[in-house]
Amino acid sequence: MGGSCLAERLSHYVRLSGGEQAALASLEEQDRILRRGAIVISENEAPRELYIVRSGWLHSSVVLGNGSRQIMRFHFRGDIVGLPLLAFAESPETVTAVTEVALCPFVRERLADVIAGHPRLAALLIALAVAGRVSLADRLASIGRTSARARVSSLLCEIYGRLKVLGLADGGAFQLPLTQEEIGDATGLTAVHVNRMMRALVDGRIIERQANQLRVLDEARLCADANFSDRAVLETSWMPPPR
Amino acid sequence: MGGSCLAERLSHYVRLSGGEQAALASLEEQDRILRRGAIVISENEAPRELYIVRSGWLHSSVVLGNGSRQIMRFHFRGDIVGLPLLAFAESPETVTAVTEVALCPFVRERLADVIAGHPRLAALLIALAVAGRVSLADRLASIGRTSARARVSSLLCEIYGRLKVLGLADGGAFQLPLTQEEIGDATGLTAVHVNRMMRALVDGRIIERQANQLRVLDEARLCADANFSDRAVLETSWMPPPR
DNA sequence: CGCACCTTTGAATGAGATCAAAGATGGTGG
DNA sequence: CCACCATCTTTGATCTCATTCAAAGGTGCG
Repeated sequence: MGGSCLAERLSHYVRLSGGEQAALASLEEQDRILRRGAIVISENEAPRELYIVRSGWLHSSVVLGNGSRQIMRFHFRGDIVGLPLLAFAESPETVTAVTEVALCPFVRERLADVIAGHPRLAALLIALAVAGRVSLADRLASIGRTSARARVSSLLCEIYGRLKVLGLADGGAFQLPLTQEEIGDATGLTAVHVNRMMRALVDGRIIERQANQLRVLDEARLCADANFSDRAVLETSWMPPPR
Repeated sequence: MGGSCLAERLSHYVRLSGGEQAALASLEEQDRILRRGAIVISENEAPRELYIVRSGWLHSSVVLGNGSRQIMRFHFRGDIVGLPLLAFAESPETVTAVTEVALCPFVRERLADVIAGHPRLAALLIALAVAGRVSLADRLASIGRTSARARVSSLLCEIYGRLKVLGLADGGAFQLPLTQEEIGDATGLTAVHVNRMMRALVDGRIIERQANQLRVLDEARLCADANFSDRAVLETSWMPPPR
């Protein structure tokens, strides 16, 4: 745990060299704790830093002219937050702490050093960015072309799958620190309708709830309803050799 | 034009070195023509190559279990198609030629060489991948949280903006080789409702149509309705020096 | 010329939004 | 430790935007 969260994440895909581990560790020299609700990056402002998530939940969202909000993605341990800073001067999205979080801030130039010194890490970053794009595409298909129930199922599947990989979902149960309003903003639904869909899932014996604890009873059905595809495995065979 | 389309694209953001230009040119040594409707990459199959678009329109889409289709993105000259191949063995999406297209195929390992030899190009690829993610996020917000009319406006804005940069939109007019069904699949609407929304835009004197030609009469209003943000400029100041 | 595909329009239907109000929950300060 | 207040969840009733179903024009290609 003293090690780098990002290295931990990437170790799922490749065996990192010593030099690579050192380079990644240099991104997590600092540490910052923020409380629930804190805004990490504001839409349309120029952030100074990117962050690696050490613990807690965050989300990135956009607020539209009509006042409604779309949550793009939730971020967990090992995720990089603020990637748009690598392509745009001003952040297109707001990043908010959903729970208390621990973040490791670093500046872009530090990432440039890593890329220049370690081509395989550059390739891994490209793969991560591409995977993020694919994940958003899955969400897009869900919101664009499926029923309210399937959208909620899909979100739960995605979160459950990601938490499982992180070892944060024990026997189908995990903490879901989201309000129904937040789930609605992520799925393009109203909080009221999210409530009805969650109830339907509970009544259908597909999930169980108590407080913020959620338990998946019938994973197969949940995933099938949601049209869910697992994308946990990253392809690394094409990447340049480690340095 | 004999040069690399990708280099042409990247030249909008940075001044490429000779070595970088040569590396990029190596990705476009071959050339392939496909006719309208041809499938370039199939969902759930393992493609052998990525492609750089030289001319024509394509789209990437997903077909869901209920038979409906979601179009994720349209691809124009200079776009890289098949990027998911860098993260996944099997393609999560189908890529289809919307018009006759000319594509330059290349294998992933060739890209690995480019990354290893040219860190700034690696950084640019990361930025492009991130920009693609942001663009999908914009679409997601549009579909998740805005009216049918705003969704259509948003798509037209995005296409118009991208074609303008490519010099393919002359005085507000451009070819739009899409059926209303395709526009519906991109915006999460039915073809019938797309028709009504397009009609409303025409009646409102915001656009004009004849055959496949579309002319934007009131760009300001179109963009405002759509909540559109232009993201043409890429941030490059942080990137490692060219090699 | 004829067929396939696309566009256009109308009418009926329905999924999800909106409005409203009653419980539940939890954090805070007295 | 409890009371209070803010926030969140739950449920019902009604409304609306987009879908669905149906059918009549267009258009272009073989």
